[in-house]
Amino acid sequence: MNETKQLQQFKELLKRNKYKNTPERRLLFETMLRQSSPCSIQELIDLVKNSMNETTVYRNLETFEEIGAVTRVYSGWRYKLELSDMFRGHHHHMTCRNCGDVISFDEQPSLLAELHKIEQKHGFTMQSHSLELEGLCSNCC
Amino acid sequence: MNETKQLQQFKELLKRNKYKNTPERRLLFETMLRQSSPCSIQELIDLVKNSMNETTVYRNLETFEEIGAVTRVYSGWRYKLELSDMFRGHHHHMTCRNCGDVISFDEQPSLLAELHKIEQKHGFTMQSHSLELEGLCSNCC
DNA sequence: CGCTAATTGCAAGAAATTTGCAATTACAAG
DNA sequence: CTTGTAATTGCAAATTTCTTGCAATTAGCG
Repeated sequence: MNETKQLQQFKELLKRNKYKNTPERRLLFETMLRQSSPCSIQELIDLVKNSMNETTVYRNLETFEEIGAVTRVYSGWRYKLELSDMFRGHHHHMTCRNCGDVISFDEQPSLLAELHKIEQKHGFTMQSHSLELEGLCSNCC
Repeated sequence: MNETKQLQQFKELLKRNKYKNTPERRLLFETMLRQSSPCSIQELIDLVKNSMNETTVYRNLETFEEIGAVTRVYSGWRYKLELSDMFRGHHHHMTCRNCGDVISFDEQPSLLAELHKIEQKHGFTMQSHSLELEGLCSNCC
């Protein structure tokens, strides 16, 4: 199945960064893989609270960020977390202000072209970018 | 001077929303007006700590957000705050991963056009958007 | 000028995040 | 397959961030 492939990739990423492949890390990763939209830290803590300590969640999320396995997504109050492009493909988000739904959409090549223009104009080397839209989804408007 | 005009606008915004024009609110606003890049709450608390209580900063920032005077900016760990488009014009940010500098740049019409395409494609009504770039600035790359 | 509701400061409380440390575990070397 | 060792975990406590209650003060309307 597909999940196994990503888990495999994750294990290699850990190894490459000299981090251990613990059950807690696998579970946290697999839990994140199952989410269809970004989660807050508290949501993640709740999702795995029977299998690991809160402190461990914090520490592992930090590690995951360090090795590039997870990305912060900013919508609403506190930031949320999701697996990085490496596991989910590059995409952006639209958050509906009415129902709170987060919809993902793919990168448009023409949008990327615009970003490169900006990059050149300012002598900036872009390593990543994030685009967040807010408004009303097709159900709510 | 220019600052006075924005302060005037701010006072009217308060009145329109039935909030009082207190010295604390004016000072917090003027302090934010002086910043060239978004500030964390802690930075703002430090900047005004001789003139007002921490709690007051929290409460007023919440009010400012409610009336649309400030916007959250997401870069780095916790979110940061800056005056909204109303006072600073619409713009985006590039954060340097090396020196931490935040550079602002204006909206490109062609970029906006791209966003409208996405909006139509997904039947979404966009009310606001934010674009954040990360990478290395011209000094650091 | 005086009234009233909004705002402030302070103290206390709750929530989120970090740290120290002893016990456990992954995994590499033999 | 054992063994050694450093990384990881859980727990308790500390710290930091944010919120709430309440009495005292103040802005702004009449």
